[in-house]
Amino acid sequence: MANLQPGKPLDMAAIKVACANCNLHNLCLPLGIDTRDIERLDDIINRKRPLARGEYLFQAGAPFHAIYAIRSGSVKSFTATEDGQEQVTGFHLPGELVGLDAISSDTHNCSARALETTSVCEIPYPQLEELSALMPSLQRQLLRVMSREILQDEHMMMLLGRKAADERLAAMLMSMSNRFKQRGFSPREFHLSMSRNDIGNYLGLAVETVSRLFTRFQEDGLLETERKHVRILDLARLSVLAGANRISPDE
Amino acid sequence: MANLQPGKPLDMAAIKVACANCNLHNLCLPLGIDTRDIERLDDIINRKRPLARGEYLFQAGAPFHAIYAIRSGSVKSFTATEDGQEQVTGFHLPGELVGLDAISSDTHNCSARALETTSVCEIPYPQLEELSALMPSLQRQLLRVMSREILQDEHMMMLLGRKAADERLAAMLMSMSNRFKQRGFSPREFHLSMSRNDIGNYLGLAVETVSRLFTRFQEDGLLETERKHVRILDLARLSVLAGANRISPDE
DNA sequence: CCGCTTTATTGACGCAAATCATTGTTTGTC
DNA sequence: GACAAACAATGATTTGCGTCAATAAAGCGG
Repeated sequence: MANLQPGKPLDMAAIKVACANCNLHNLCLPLGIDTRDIERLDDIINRKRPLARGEYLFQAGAPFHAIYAIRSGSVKSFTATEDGQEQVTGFHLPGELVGLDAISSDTHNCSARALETTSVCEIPYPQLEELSALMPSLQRQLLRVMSREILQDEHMMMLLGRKAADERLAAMLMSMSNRFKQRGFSPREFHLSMSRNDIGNYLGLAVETVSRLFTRFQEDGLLETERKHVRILDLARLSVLAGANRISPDE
Repeated sequence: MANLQPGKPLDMAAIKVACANCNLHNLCLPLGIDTRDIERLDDIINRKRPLARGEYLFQAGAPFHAIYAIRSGSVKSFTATEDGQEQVTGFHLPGELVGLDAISSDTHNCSARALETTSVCEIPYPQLEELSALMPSLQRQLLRVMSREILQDEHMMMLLGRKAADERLAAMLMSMSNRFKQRGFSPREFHLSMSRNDIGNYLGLAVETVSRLFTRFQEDGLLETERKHVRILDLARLSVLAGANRISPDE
């Protein structure tokens, strides 16, 4: 974000974009960093103009120079398979970081596109690395965020490897629900910014299967959908389905 | 590894276990770190007695206090699903780090077991974090290794989400082949230390499917197997299958 | 060396989900 | 406001892979 000058407390634009004033800062990189140090982090962050739906945050193959934190809106990241099809690797909500997989290769391996009007904070990586060496709390948080990403990916591997279609969709919906809740929104009613196609792609399912599952969930009284708007009626049951064992089909 | 005392150059045990003398050090954490600093890294590393096949390196739920580098042998890591079944999340060869997913939660989320007689280097995490703050090159490499892990997991997600059974096994074999090659072994002939069960579990396939695929690959002249010993006959074709497009089934 | 357990291979069968096909609905553009 | 393009829903059909079952081979402890 733009530099926050302590001498200009009335500059709304500057205030709004400072990490210290961002209501996401305990979900994001500044977590666990004290106020003085957050300002130093602020200083290296660039605020970009909002992206329109469909715009690229970065594209696969581009040289890597920054990671991005979502401030508002949402983003999908995806790689291309060898045969040119895309594979969605994640959906990112405000407070989440995108581009961490590019650190090792100095090149973006996946692309990221805005799913709706989205604003992001650009964090130049060389400077982040440098600052991390000076601020143990930042280094610590950066490593934690990356570790969490690994954990989530492992969770996803389990989902794709072992779970049935309905369990996958339920898990995805529960994940969204929990993340919206974390961000102060309703866990029972929200807007899915991605298409059914993206959902299917992400979950390793055909679009048709996703569509059918939404209608089945609705028939079963689990939820109601109106296009991309979802209202969960039975959060408990959905949660069970998401982490369900398939032990007793005898009832 | 045990502290290497400069005054005792004839202490073979001490020499052998020092990072500086380890032939894996350009695959492992010391990559890109100069000789002087490697010694400081050495100082915090503990060398453990070799683990027998089946022994746990750590178990899920245990408090996290160290990450591990494989020195020799191999390890599988796995989580338990809600219904108590296990899901293999990775196989680890010498030079690779295990336990990175525990950093964010202070608790091991997955277990790691030796697939054969295995020796590892234990790297206490608090000290590693501390040292990283002092050594930019170490911090840099640690972040790179974690980023690479994220990248690999994304690759795995694509495998599980989009690829057919034969492509998955081919990709897994190619991965092993490449990793053996990196370590100075033959890329065409190697020993798979894990069971068919583990392979199937890892790839999201039934054991029977893995078995059938091995026989099919053999019939197709791609490879020869004798139990766990694999000899790849047509590396090129296997590689194509691993990253294959499914465009032209018309031949 | 012999039974016992674990692991691997192979076959028959069924089902969950992919694919194909059609229609309806929404969104964006000129 | 009309048209095209993208998206969503639903039915019909096919198929890849999981499940079940049986046998064989290998590893292991006494």
